[in-house]
Amino acid sequence: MPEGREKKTGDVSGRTIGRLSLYRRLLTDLARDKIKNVFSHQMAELTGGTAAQVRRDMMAIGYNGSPVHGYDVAELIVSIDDFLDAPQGTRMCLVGVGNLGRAILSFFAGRRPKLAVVAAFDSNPEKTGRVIAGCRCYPIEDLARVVAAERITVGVLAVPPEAALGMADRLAAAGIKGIANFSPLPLRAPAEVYVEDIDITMSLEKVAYYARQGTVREEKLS
Amino acid sequence: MPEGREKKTGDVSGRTIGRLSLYRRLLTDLARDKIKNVFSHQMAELTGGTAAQVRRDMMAIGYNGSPVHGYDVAELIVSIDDFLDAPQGTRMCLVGVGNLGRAILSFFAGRRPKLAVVAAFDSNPEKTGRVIAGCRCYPIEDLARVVAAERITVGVLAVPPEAALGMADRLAAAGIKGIANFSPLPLRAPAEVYVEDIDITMSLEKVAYYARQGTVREEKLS
DNA sequence: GCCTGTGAAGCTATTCACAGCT
DNA sequence: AGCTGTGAATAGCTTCACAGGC
Repeated sequence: MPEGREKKTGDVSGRTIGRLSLYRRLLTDLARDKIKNVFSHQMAELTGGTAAQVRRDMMAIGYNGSPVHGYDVAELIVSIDDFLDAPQGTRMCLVGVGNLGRAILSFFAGRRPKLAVVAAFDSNPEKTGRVIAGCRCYPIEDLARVVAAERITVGVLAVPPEAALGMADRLAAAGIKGIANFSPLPLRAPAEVYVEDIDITMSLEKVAYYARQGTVREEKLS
Repeated sequence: MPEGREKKTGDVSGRTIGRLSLYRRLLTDLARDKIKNVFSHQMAELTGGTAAQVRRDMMAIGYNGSPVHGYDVAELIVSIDDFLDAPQGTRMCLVGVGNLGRAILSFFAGRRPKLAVVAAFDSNPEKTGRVIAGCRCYPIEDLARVVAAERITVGVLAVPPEAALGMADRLAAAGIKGIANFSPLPLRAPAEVYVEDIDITMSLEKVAYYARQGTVREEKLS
């Protein structure tokens, strides 16, 4: 291993990545309330985990707290930013401007500068050409061109199920590196594309199931 | 244990419940295509799992296939229905009729009779009184009354983060048994209420993270 | 041969529990 | 006394691998 520091990412579990995202939002709230330090058991309380788990997650990103003051809120936010965010930010596109797509757009509009939806695509000509929640909407035909021009690396797939597979292929072909798939069937994508399936129907059926059995306890984080 | 057959539910993992929901949709598609039988390896292929896992999940619901013909599609659908669905169906309500809420409403409108959104609630008087995607919209004040009158057991929470905790409490107080929480912070609810957190922000940040590391492989099912 | 059902093994994630620090 | 960091133990989930059946 001749030159350069090997970045020690990739050996961190997906669960931990998810929790880091959660911790960061929590810490941002704490910082807004002018809270300077926080203990693992407090973070656990607020995020619904255990203190030991919080400490393990801190280990994963190599952040060290102090036994006296716990974790420094501002420092920890920076550490998580460094770990999670691409330095230049991540540029995403939305495919499928339906209700769900619009919900995602308006949710992210201007929120987190490092994670921006910079283009949307739809097959319906009534939607293309317009600007929705601050995001230009293009026809599907322009996908490859815009993805390349805008240096987009992540696609958010919110199209009807029957269109999902085809669109995933187009995204992969356009050089996208990750897909968030909201359609209710798992995608089979080329190995170099990371796919996260967010299956809302499944989640609701799960809730319905457990709501019926009185006795079962909370299951964390979708 | 004096009388009655003890229903052997509750000992099945949440992961399995989720996959069963997925299998059922897959099987419904197969049935529509007049396919009568299916092997575990085929189901695995189509759902992105392994054959061994499919067989384990069949064990969990006590369904037995035949070594010769594999699983009978129609029978298996019935078995999964029996296992997952409440006999009288599950009546849900939506709290928060924004973009996301409407997306969920239109997605479920008339789709699955055993899982119906029968009421919606919003604090905005412009939305209340109307019928959206076939679903009557009430003011928040009517929540407890309507939940009781309509025998609603599941709440779908799609309100802005700052309102989420309060609404969760109202749902719990109204006697709801399960909550699907779409707000970007985990809920702390009374132990008898099952909570499933569906954290879209977290999912997108996860995709962004893995999209940056080229090399990491797919992680199944949110 | 090719399937299912399943005990046993293997993995991964979480929790325990304690040394070390202040 | 009360915290962090972490090896060791535990729990939970998935895969292996093979017996049994046609």
